[in-house]
Amino acid sequence: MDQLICPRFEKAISIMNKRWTTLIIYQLLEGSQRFCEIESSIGVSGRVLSERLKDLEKEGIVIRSVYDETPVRIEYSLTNKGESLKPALDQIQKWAETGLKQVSNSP
Amino acid sequence: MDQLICPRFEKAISIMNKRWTTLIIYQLLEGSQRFCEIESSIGVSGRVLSERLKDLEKEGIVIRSVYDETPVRIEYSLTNKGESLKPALDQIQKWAETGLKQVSNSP
DNA sequence: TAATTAACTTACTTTATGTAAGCAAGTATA
DNA sequence: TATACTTGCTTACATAAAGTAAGTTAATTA
Repeated sequence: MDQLICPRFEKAISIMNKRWTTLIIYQLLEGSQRFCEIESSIGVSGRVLSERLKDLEKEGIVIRSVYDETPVRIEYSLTNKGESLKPALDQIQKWAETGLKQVSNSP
Repeated sequence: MDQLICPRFEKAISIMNKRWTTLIIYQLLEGSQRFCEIESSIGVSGRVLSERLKDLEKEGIVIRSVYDETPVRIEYSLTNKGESLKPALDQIQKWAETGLKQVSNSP
């Protein structure tokens, strides 16, 4: 009697629901960033950030670009698929600014 | 050099990002449900469901209603604050149906 | 009377995350 | 030239969160 929920929604949630994922994408919506920039801006540990970026690359949401300068520069940015999450994150932001404030415990 | 991210967004994410929370809310958007209904529809363990429902009550997102019948019936439903998350979840659903399919690794 | 259900809780195991140190390659500083 | 520092990681270990399974209470059905 399991799995009555929409499997695509579940898949979307399984991606977004991993700790830090949404904040990483939110940061990258501002433009491409380097590893240490993401790390310090959202406060995620390097260990987990490294893991998440790999996951997001596999999902086709993030791309890792290596610029062959000296020293080498590595930047992470969103693919189209990644950018297409913007409306969803915008709505969460909207809720953060309005709905979140509500105190009403009325049904 | 931490915390450059919008604190309200972070708060919203800290609620939604906990495992199962979004799926619980998604289920309750369909109407009020009993403990075991939520449990079996999304596949969360009772231990964690119990924990999450308490958290969501504290956040003013969910209400627990006790109907004094025999046997007693307990139902969980969304408050206005909880319902106000619908647009955000709708956008995630939209992404699940369109953006998620994209395979393009183009920037 | 025995078995079953709802709504949990408790004890224990497994998985995820955090912390801190280490590493390679290059840069800047004394 | 030696020392320290930076970036982008990885590794090893500690702690927190989630899963699993059994137990509890009160009432119900077979």
